[in-house]
Amino acid sequence: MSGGTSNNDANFRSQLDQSPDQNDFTDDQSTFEQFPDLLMIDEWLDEDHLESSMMSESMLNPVHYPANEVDDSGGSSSHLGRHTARETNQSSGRERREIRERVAFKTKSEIEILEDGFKWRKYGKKMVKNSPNPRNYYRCSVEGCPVKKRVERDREDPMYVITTYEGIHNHQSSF
DNA sequence: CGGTTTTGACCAGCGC
DNA sequence: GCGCTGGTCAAAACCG
Repeated sequence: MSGGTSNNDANFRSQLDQSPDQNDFTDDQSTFEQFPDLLMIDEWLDEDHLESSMMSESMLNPVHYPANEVDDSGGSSSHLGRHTARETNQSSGRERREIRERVAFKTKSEIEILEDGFKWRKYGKKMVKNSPNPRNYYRCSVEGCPVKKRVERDREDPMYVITTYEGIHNHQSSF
């Protein structure tokens, strides 16, 4: 798929525009009621705000969680891997604070490739134990962009797609 | 022809 | 100490 910015983005945006009243969904939690098709799971970051993320402004209100407070009930590990932590993780170090932002979205869509204005390159696919559906790993095609994307279908709702963005783009979108 | 997808193998942290 | 799960890399195949 070398298309990148083609028809998928239109689909994605159409969902946003489908909101009956887009008057002021910027400050109350009733956002979920206005976005039946787009639900936000959670988001947590280490420092400051993100703002420079992709569609934060037109999205919903993000929920902040301290990176260290996140715990997963159910047996899933809640760490960010070793490759990123190896550098700051010293034997005598106590807290490994990684400047990594993670945003998870739950979107109702038949397709998993939701265009957000960036070009992604798939670099892996893995089957998760708790889900019959595979998990896809994407990476921003732009060099120097540490942003990674993780896409998987909902375990019990195949019509929902969970997209998890990780990192902040260092460049402008394709638009 | 370039860039991307695909699939398997490998690696590393965590749990037991 | 071993096994498991999750995440990444790499080589080949594929498409525009």
